[in-house]
Amino acid sequence: MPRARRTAPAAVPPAAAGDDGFAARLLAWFDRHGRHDLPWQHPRTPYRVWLSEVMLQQTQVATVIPYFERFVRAFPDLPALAAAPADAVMAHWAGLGYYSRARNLHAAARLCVERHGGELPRDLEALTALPGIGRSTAGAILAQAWGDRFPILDGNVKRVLARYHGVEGWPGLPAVEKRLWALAESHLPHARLADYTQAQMDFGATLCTRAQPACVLCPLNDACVALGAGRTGELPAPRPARVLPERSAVVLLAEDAEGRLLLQRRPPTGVWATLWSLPEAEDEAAARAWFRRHLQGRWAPEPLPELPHAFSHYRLRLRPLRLRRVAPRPAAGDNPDLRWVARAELHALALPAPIRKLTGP
DNA sequence: AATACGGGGCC
DNA sequence: GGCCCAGTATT
Repeated sequence: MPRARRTAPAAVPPAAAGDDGFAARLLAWFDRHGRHDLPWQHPRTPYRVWLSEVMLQQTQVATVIPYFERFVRAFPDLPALAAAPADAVMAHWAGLGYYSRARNLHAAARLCVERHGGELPRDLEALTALPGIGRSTAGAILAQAWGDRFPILDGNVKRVLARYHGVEGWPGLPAVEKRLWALAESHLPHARLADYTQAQMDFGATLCTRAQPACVLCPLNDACVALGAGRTGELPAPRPARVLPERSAVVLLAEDAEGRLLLQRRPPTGVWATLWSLPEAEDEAAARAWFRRHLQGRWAPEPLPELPHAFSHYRLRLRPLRLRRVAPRPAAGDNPDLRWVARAELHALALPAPIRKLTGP
């Protein structure tokens, strides 16, 4: 990758009507300072671009990279993913969060085998018709994988455009988002769409950051409305504050005589849907009732330290109770949502992150 | 239009 | 401890 130069970016003449050189400056910046060695760039296949885009939804690059590497090792291409069991897919997503992404990814892979010959369609409508692919992800796939001329509008682009154009209002508001989409379209270059798309994301993630943007080094600093007004700290407008509800739950760490752990599959909707977790109850009384219905042995719960966990939309206090030397009731033995798992097998299962902390690796 | 949906990074 | 992040689906 070329070394950073000390000179100011050369003035770029407008490339087309309505264009102030935004894209050209961003591309020039990208050539020197962008990221060119991300795992999904080598090789940059549609499948790998798609997978990376979905993993990167609401998730930062550094978090995604190890998950991406493991995932493509297990499922190297789209047909392999489509053919995989759902539990295996979920196990490779466990810990990354927003698990509907993984379920949608899997379903979309199977739909591609049905509808599109086992490949991702090169078509905006067909892409957004697949579960888990919205307008921005579809645009990113088309631009990154094929160089097609479509805009994206992720958190980075929203922040950059809100500052550059001085767009007021929280970007989550539909009216503001509509304006930002129009601006994103207006800046679209006519060539190098894959690089341009990557450039916007690298620019937002490394230079035009949320806190402390590096405006001194910015190739757009002479035309940025927010910088000119000294308002980079105020744009984009923050999401309206909200009070997070608090909930608590009792989870059972039930072991049988061999030290195997009892897991329960989560229901198909709600948080951690379809993941394996610990038996959960609202409080200790409900936990005891659950114990008497499903297990036999002594009800002698040992409280373990509480585990606080924060979601985007509420706070959860997990109160673990440990039970030793319990056994299933004979009638409960055929429940497919319950299984006894040796500690050594836990790593292969899709467990929510806080439950993983509780049970160990 | 508002809410559900994870987990981690950063100040 | 609060805010945000390479958003989408559902209601």
